[in-house]
Amino acid sequence: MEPPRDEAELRTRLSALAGQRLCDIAAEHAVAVVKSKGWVGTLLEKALGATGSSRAEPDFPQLGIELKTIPIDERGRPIESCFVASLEMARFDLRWETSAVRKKLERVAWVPVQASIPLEQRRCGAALIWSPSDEERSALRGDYEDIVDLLGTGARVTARTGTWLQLRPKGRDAAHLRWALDEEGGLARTAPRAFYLRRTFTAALLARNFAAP
DNA sequence: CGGTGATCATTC
DNA sequence: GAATGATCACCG
Repeated sequence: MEPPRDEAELRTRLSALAGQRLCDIAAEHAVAVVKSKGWVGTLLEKALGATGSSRAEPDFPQLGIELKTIPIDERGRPIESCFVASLEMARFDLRWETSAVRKKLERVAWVPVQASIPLEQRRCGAALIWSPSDEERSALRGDYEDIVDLLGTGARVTARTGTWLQLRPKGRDAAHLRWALDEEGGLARTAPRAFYLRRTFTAALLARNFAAP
């Protein structure tokens, strides 16, 4: 599948997926149905023509749009938080303006997908192509800067920091250490971590845009 | 092998 | 139950 040429084409493709069962989407694209982490996201990337998944840039680079699936329960509420971007600890410059978090959240195609039922029965929901409001932008920026500032002091940052954005482990395992800059600009070994959106954020997002009757 | 796709398991 | 901290498969 070629990447969509513009946002309208992406919307058309998203509409076509809405209501479809994952197993039918998989069959159309010759993808085996396997229960494994990341399978849903990778399937929808393929079905929508997103660029290969292992790059630190939006899934649709020409459109500047990031694709995010949201696993939802029977009441339509997210059951998990949402990975946004890895923390680039090997950089001196962790300003919000140039951050991957900001770039990825500037425009997102959110696709709710059923999650609390057997994999074969799960259906894809109606997508929402979204950009943060001014309030959301400044709140996300605040969280990001709080976290980065704490890191700059050399403090231990847990997932408790941040209203909507949080920092959590992300990697092969806790023993998988990488080089990073410490608070004095020296090199230090650290486990990789990443920014996630809390469920409260995506829950409010879905509630606002898919108001329950 | 590292980053992205996430979900799993333990703790609170 | 919900959140935190940990982990897994896939892709290039």
